[in-house]
Amino acid sequence: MRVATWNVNGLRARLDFVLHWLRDRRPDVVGLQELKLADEQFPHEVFAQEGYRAAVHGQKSWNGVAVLSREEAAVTRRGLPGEEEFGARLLTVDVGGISFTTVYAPNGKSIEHADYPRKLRWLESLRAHFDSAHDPSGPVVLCGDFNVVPRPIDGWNEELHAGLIFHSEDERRRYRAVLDWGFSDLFREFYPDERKFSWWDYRGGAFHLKRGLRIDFLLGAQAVVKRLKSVEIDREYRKKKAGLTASDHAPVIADIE
DNA sequence: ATGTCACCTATTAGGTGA
Repeated sequence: MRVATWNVNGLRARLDFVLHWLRDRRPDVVGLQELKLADEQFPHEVFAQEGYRAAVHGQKSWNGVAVLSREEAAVTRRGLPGEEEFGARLLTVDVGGISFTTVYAPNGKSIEHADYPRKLRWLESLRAHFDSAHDPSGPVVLCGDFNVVPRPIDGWNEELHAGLIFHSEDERRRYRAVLDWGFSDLFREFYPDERKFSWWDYRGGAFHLKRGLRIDFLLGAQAVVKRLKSVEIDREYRKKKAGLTASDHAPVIADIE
């Protein structure tokens, strides 16, 4: 089973690009973030023509998450309990024998902004939700855009950014608490020390200058890690394709037995 | 060069969020 996560930065603007990627990479289950559309605007019929069903938790203009799957998926949760007013940011389905959750964590904007303590609380709520709703001994995947740089190696310039948004110890501690529920970062299972990124700012030629961050993760419980065959950050799809504009995030893909 | 992009409302231009 091929699973993936991708912040598409607007599904209406990215639809043709996403279809190009689906035909090329042929994933079985995909968590999408930043749909930036309401549920009724989701193009179900376009994905159906490609062989994918979609479970959607959207909202007008901003945020929004979905799960595409070849097999039928049963939605078990829409929205992070207690945090629904912070936007449509969590969706869980049962599909192909696994519990698959995709999230779009709050950005936080800056450590001085009012969104920052709300971001910290959102991450605490995410851990608490897994404590109450999921079993760490089961086949569980949690993926998405976490908007946290876990360690200095996951960013292009820790000296410049240490203590700032995405790089603060308070964010890192709460992200680690999510991992400590029973998850492994699947990318790090294969590449413990590599400096690879999943997001590059659109501005200033950041992609070309290799100035990125690794903030998009596929996390798996041990039952998933045991079946893991490969993991890659699909940076080819951070580049323009066939004249289409890319998201500022690359997909992350894993193959599971 | 905060040099881009996507969304909105809406006086095809400016504001917001990332």
